[in-house]
Order: sequence, then structure tokens, then C-alpha cells
Amino acid sequence: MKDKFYITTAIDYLNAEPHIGHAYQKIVADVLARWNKVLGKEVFFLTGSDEYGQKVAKTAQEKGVTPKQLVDKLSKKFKQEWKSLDVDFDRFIRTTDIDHKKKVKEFVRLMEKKSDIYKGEYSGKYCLGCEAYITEKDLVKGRCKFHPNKELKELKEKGYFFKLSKYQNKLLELYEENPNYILPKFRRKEIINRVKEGLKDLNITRSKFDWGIKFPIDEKYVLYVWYEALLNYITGIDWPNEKFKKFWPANVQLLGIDNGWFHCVIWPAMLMSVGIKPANTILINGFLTFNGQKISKSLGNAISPTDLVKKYGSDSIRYFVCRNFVFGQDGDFSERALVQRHNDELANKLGNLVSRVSGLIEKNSEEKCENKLLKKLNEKKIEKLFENYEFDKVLNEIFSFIDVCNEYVQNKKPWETSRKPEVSSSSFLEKERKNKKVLYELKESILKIAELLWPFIPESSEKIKKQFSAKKIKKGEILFKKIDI
RNA sequence: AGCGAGAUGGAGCAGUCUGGAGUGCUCGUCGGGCCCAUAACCCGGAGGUCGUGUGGUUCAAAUCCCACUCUCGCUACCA
Repeated sequence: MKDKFYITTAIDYLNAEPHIGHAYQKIVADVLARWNKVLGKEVFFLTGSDEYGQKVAKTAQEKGVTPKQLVDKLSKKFKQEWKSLDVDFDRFIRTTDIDHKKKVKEFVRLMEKKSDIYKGEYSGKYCLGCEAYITEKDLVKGRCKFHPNKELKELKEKGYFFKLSKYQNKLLELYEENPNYILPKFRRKEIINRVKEGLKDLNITRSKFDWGIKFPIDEKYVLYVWYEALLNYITGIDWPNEKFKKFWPANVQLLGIDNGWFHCVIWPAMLMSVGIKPANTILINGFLTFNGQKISKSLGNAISPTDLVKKYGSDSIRYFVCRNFVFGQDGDFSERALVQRHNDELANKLGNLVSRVSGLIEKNSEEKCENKLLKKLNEKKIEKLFENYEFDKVLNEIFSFIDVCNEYVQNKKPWETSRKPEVSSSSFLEKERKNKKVLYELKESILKIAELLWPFIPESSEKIKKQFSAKKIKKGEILFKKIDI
């Protein structure tokens, strides 16, 4: 039986337009999904949108539409964005999907049976401006930082709680026994330290608005969005049925650090409560700035990924975000840097290699032989780097080999026998044969490069594969046109 | 305030876990080669006391320990 690989991304909250930060994560997930396909695994890739909650309701109200109208429009948009970047997911789950809602309710009942839900009271500082409870970090001089003119009210509210505190030690054991449960390592440390500071029970119901999934035990309430949204990772593969049994636990759950607490603490605790194993790895990506600025609605610099695709092409964007950033750390999506990498690496190195070799083969043809050139490629190293999510180094390794190939052309000078003399001497024939062998080595190497690059730049890789596996190899169109700065 | 990350030639980064000549990559810059190719490709050079301490450990520190400075991230019931 084939090995399976199940990968999920954070599902995006639909109160704003998609931007490159969202896209980065989806691209990385797609790269991992494709790489595992290359390895021969059966892959399931889940992404989607998080659609309930107060903020969506509020945004909809401001825009004069119903929450449903808002999320229908936005979820469609997010989905299209990912398609334009060749993100090839298997399901796009929406938390308003009927099967999700149904299964969430089943999950709540199961948790209740395990006696992990109780009725209690939540108290906190409520800001009338935000229409929400305010946390410590948003307090400035005892006032809400967004609404410093409004009073904060100490409010108490009845609700249903999940016994999160009960799982503190079990969670710490989980982290301890599985050093790769949270990656990168510095994020793991962060979470462990915070869990050690102590866990409070979690209020999983809301009563001040109704845009949510009804709490099945007491329908006066709707479920807290996070509680319900996290469950998408199992409802999306038809928990508790066949597909779930096949794909769970997820191999990789990818998310941004803003969601880290929920995914690394609350989510595994929820699963422990009902007796489901947590995922193998929670993988946390860094945040991107755009041309040196924070991406935010108020700055108005949230350029849509599709617009970037129109400007630079999907492959170049995918290549850039994987090559330019150390995975896990924050990075700057600088258009200047993107253009530079596109021109220097994709066009001048890869594109030019493909161009010169295909042209040479068209003129000189090739002859099969032992491939000494390809032996210089360290595939084991690449696999290892992939396992560690070091995408920048994977690409570095592949491009070093591209350099080796360009150097090989340079040193072997296979163009020297392109023009035949009137009378072919035996030394010429011998040389010609040597050159044909050189070209064969190069052809095979380029095919290998295309295979390795496919997870990153699927469109161009497929073009290269097609071009170089044809019976008569011809010099094709330019693969990456240079972009003027 | 707590926890965490970072400071490396002109720019941007690896390298630090596991100490071994400042090693490497991309860009820029200077010089040479090649003419198959997208004015692309290849080779060589210049340029850094690795944030500060004239701190500690060591035969040896960018790397380990200590102190300090600056920058950034996270700190759950809006998401």
C-alpha cells in the first residue's frame, strides 16, 4: 500500500481580502504536497475558509450585506487566488459547509459525554467600541487602545466551558515526547513556556451575536469560532469514517504564528478529549512584509496575489517565496528582489541552460551513454533538506547543479562540431560523437532538474519535461522572459 | 513586564545547535575568457577586527558562557 501524506493549511478568516501573506502559506503547502507526490505518496491537501464569528458579522453589516453574502463572495475570491498560483488542493472546506456543521455538533456531544464541557461564567473587560472583550495586550492605560474615549465595562456572562486546564500536563508530555510536534524549534519553546505558565478553561460559546454554529446542548448559544473552525481538519476528511481513518493524523498542519496558540494548545487538547491522536507536526511559517511594509488593511497595501501573478507569473512568485526566505522566519516580499531572482536565476541560469542545450541538440542530436554529469547531483541531500522544510536550501542545491551544467557546456564546447567540414576526418567524427554524448548527459540532467523543480515551478517544469522528452528535441520558446526593473 | 528571535564585506542572507585559518550564496564592483545560448555562460580579484565589552572558558570562539546596546515577534476567550 502507498504511504499517505495529509497536509492542511490555516483556513483564512473572511473579513478581509486575500494578500501575499496568505498566499505564501498556501504555496508552501502546495510545494510539500507536490513533493510528496513525487515521492510516490497518496496525498490529500486541505485548505479553506473560516466564515463564522463576530467580526464577519460586523464587516457584513458595515458593507450592508448579509454575512452569508459576504462569505460567499470572499470564499470564491480566496479560492480563485490559490488557483491562479497553481495551488492544487483536494478540498476547499468552508466552515459554513453542511457536513462541517453537522460533524461539529457531533464532536461537541462526544466531548460532553467525556465530561469535558461544563456551564460556567466568564468575566472580562468589555469594550463597547469593539463590541468585544479586550485582552491585556490591547489595554493602554487601562483603556482599549482602539477606543480610548470609551469606558471599559467589567462584564459577566454565562457560557459553556471546555476543561482545557485539565490537559496541561498531557500537552507538555505531548511536546516532550514528540520534539517535532511543533516546528520550528524556537516556536516550540515559546509554546512550552507559555503552557507551563498555566492554562485556563476555554469559553466555547457566545451569546452576543448569532452568526455561528448553534451550540447543540443549549441553542441559545453559538459556538466560539475557533473551537468550531479547528475541527475543519477532521470534518474536511469525513471524520469518523473511511477517509478520516486513512488520512488522519495529518502529517503536516501549516499555519502562521498568529494561530499558533490555538493549533498547538487548544486543538490537540480537543482531540485528546475525545481520544483522537494529534497531528504529527504543527509547522509554523513566518510572516511577510510587502516591500518593507507591514501588510494591513489600513495601509491599503494588500495587493492581491492574482495581480502579482499577472505581473510576474505564478512560477516566479512561487520560486521567489521558497528561495528567498528561510522557512519559519519572517521575510520581506520585495518586488525588486523578486525581479532580481527571476532574471538572474530563472532566466539567466535555468532558462538559458534549457535554451542553449535544446538548441545544440537540435543541431547536433545526441547519443546515449553513461551519465557522469548527473552523478554530481546530490539527491539524498535534497530529500534531507525537504524533510527539514529548508526550501531555500533545496533550491540552492538544485541551482548549484544548474551551475554545474552550465559550466559543463562551457568546458566541453559541444558547439564546436555543429558545422561539418566538407570532408569529415576521423578525428572530427570522433569529436562529434563525444559531443553528442555530452548533449545526452545534459538532456538527462535537465529532465531531472525539471522533476525536482516541479513542486516549486510546476508550469515551467512541465514545459521542460515535454520539450526534452520529445523524439526530436527543438529549441522552444523562451521559458522566462526577463523583467525590466 | 514575561517569553522568544535577530545584529556577519556596499546591500540581502547562510554558517552558530555539534568550536578548528572569516568559510559560503545572491546582488553590486573590477579584470579576464567564451561565442552554443535569453547582452546570456565560465574563470579570477578587491572589499568584513562576524552588534558592544578590550569580559570569561579553551591550544583554538562568528560559533560555548556572562553582561550590555539596538531591532523584531508572541503574550488565549475579535480572529
